Amino acid sequence: MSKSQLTLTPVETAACCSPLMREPLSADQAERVAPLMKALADPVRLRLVSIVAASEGGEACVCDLNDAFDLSQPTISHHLKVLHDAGLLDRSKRGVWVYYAVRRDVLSDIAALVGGSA
Amino acid sequence: MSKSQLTLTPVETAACCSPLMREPLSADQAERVAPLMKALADPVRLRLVSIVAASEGGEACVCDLNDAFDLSQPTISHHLKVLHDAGLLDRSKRGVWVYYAVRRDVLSDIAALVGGSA
DNA sequence: CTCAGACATCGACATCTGTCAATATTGATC
DNA sequence: GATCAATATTGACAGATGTCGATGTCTGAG
Repeated sequence: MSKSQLTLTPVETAACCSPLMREPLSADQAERVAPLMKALADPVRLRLVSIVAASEGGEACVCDLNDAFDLSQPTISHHLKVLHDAGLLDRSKRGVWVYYAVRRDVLSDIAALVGGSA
Repeated sequence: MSKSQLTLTPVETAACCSPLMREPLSADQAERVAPLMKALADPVRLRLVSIVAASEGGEACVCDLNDAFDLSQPTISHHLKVLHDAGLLDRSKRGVWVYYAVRRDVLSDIAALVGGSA
């Protein structure tokens, strides 16, 4: 069902071309971009991204993120995994703590695709 | 930039403020923005939006949209309803045909929120 | 080595979502 | 009015998703 060896990551795809307004997305393009949008299409994950992005140094410890929500630790961990798997968050372990950082280039790519240059 | 009272629609919320990078979204803000992202977070709907946006006059007839996919007519109708309910597509009936048009301002707002000014 | 804390993974569950076939609704035409 | 074509709505169903409690894994401290 999938193409042979398309080396384009979702990021690159989103980065490359059509601002969604100019020319129709191909089915393949849509299939690659949708997961990125899906990862963002949740209130908790939106807040997670914004908290991380707005944090000092552009990164935040999981311990802090847990405290910001009224949700269980596994649930937060799950959302962070979704964002990380989608390529929206970078993950780095320092000692016992894990820090997540927003990949601003990916967010910019999404924005460019959705909003065009409008 | 100025804010009115309290009855913020998702659109207005997305339009108004924090580019997601500067300051954390409130729970309320996130709850209002997420549905917009959710509506876009599907390959079929992404393609629908792009097809409509790229069409002559910025609008497209449902009959054309049906032909562009290998999906049943009710399924396309359902996706169009999701996009319309989210406020991403305008709907106008002319005779027997129904035309959908992209609300570019809404897309721009989403883009501004996600991508900030980066 | 053992222990405690930070985070991830697992298993289960209720809810949401995408899809279709069948049917209803609406408008133009005969 | 009867009929046909274009869309929408309904009902059903499989699969995805968000959440939790329980448990596993790693790492630093003692």
